[in-house]
Amino acid sequence: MKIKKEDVCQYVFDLVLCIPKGRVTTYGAIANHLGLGSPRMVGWALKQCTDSIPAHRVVNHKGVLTGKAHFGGTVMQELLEQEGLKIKKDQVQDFKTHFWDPNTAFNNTCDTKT
DNA sequence: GTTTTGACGCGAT
DNA sequence: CATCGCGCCAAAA
Repeated sequence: MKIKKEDVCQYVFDLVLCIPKGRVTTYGAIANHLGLGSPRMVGWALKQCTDSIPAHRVVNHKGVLTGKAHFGGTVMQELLEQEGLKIKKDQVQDFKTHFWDPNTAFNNTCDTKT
């Protein structure tokens, strides 16, 4: 089963929507889970996100709000604070503690490599 | 049709 | 700890 790239964006959206409140994940985790092979595809898909997509929960491996610029300023940080998280200079505090791994959450639902 | 950039991540030095 | 390079796919110019 090969996932269409157009569907992949939907997978990303669904995945992001499945992120528990107060939890954050990384582009690499999403890319790895969906088998995109490249974190760039995650951003590519995310760039199509709408107001219904809590993309603010998606950060890089450092917990830095990489895409906050596309949220329209500091909105992303505000949202994360609303989630109960703490942001310090565009970086999630205790990011590792609040890190949400899709592979662990879904228990490897989509395994591309046999 | 070709080239460059793009919400990037991660490893290595 | 900081900096650099690599890989990866797709869209837009």
